[in-house]
Amino acid sequence: MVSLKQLNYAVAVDKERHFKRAAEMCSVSQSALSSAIAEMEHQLGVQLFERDNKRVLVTAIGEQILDKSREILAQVEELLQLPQQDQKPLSYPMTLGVIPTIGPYLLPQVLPEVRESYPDFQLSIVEEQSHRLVELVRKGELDAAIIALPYPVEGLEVREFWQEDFFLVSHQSEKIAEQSEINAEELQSLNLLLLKDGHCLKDHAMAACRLNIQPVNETLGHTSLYTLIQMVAGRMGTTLVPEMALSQLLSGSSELVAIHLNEPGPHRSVAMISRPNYAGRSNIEALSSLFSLQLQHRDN
Amino acid sequence: MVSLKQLNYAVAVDKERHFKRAAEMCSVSQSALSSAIAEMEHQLGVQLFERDNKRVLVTAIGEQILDKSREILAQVEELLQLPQQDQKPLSYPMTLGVIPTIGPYLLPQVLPEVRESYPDFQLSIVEEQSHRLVELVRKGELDAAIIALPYPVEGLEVREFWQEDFFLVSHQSEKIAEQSEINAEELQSLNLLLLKDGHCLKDHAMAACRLNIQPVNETLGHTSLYTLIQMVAGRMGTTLVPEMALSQLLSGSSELVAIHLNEPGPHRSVAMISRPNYAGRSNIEALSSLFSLQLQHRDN
DNA sequence: TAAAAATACTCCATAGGTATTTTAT
DNA sequence: ATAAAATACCTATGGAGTATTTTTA
Repeated sequence: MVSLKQLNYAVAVDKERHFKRAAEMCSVSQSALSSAIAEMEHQLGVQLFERDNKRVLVTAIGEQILDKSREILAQVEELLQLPQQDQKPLSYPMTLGVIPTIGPYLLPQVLPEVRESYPDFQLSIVEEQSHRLVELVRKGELDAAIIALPYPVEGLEVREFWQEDFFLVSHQSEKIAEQSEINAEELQSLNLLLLKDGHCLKDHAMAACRLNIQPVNETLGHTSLYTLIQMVAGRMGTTLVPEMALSQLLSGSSELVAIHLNEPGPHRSVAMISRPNYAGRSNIEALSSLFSLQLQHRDN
Repeated sequence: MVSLKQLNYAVAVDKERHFKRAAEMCSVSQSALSSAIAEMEHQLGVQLFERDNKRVLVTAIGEQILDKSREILAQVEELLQLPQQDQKPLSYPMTLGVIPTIGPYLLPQVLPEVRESYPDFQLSIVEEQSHRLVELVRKGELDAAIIALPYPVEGLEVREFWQEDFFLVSHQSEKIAEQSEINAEELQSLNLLLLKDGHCLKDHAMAACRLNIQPVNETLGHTSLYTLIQMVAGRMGTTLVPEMALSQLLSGSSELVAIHLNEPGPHRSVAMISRPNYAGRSNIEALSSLFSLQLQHRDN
């Protein structure tokens, strides 16, 4: 098999039309270059150069082979450049998973900043529930995912970048709406609407209020936090909403109030998960710290 | 510097997603492949594969590098193919010189056959006088040239492929026109028109008839054999014409006759010259033997 | 004779092999 | 416990150097 070194040597000879000078250009001895060219000619079965003690000419087939060689060497140069470009963070596409109770609230707050800081960064978002995201990250179909903890993620690397509490959202006409805080016990008397099983938000909410009652909307099909809020606005009950979703969910209806759940927290934390030997660790760090900063400063 | 072997190995790992199988595909041990990949990753400064004991995943940057690698390897394959195509004769372009007293008479007789036998062969023709052709061949600007011998061509490879005699061409009204042969001495009395100095045909003609008189048209500028024939047709004298040019030059005017010069010959021979270490020797042989055959069979 | 490439010979770096260890499931 | 990759260690090939010879203008 022909080698890149040989191609390099041949191109140098073509450029210099002189073995000795070509050898100097390649920082090798004349003998090394000479035998390398000879070996290459032997391997290819054709003569590349016509040479005597005065001149070096290129054969017709040699011309073709040298053209191809230059092309190849240029491509190798390009290949060697690829890692350089990779050094700057977020320089190549990533696919990021996110759960439905985080995505719609976190991403609008952070993606504009990502876009501004790294205009060329291509980020694909996949929205799935936690168990599916964990599976996809494990399989390597996702580079990383954002889920809410606690959640079983054995064997994956976890970067928490946000903690938050839950707030009870109720209609202002409810009696409870006058309180500024609420304790877990008081929830018992309320008509609490939560998401279906499978959504970790339900588990976290129930854990936060040390609850094991069945919430009332269990028979509903696929539901979103937004739908629940619409139901609350329609006075069909109350619901628990994580802090990051509050402002967005309440911005529409001024009749709703949010009451802090007065239980020791944080009630859930938000984390980026990835495979432990994922190569783009620096990207994950860049992204999660950027997310963290944006969340902290979003009130500004 | 990264090597083609490394690229090969990396592409194999990408294909198999398994180091052991990739190693088998490359006919090396798992250890060899493993350390080659590790070395490559180290040289490039990036991780290509994310691997544990169960799976091999490709990193984002690895994907880019592998794409480029495949491209490079494909080009190397193309490079290796080039010499194969070169094996068939006359497969790449040649530049051939030819003197003016051969070109217009030889080439129309042989080029159609060349074109038919090797439709893809690209041949450039340069028409110059012998001394210039020899210089161009020596410099490597011509692959070969066709000249008439004898001529000083020290250091060049010579392939004679045709010998011929001279014929005196005269108007049928001349007394000499009744002879079927003519001796050198008889030329003394004729008004002999020859080409200017520089054309070897003049030297060969004069040598053939052991002549050292100055022919009459010495003051004419750039002249061709065709012009001389026109002058002969105009009864301005006679001239000597090599055999290969006869039929073509006489075809126009039926008033001209050709008389064989009855001197020991051959009076000139036609040869292909090239540099001794010219790589396309087989092409020269193919061309000159084809020319030779065509000339011998042209009467058929 | 001089200039350049080819060759002879030696040495060392490294690619590759075998056997073993580490690692993660 | 198993399967896979990494590693340790050894060997041999071939790439590169120095010095010399060959070639040809």
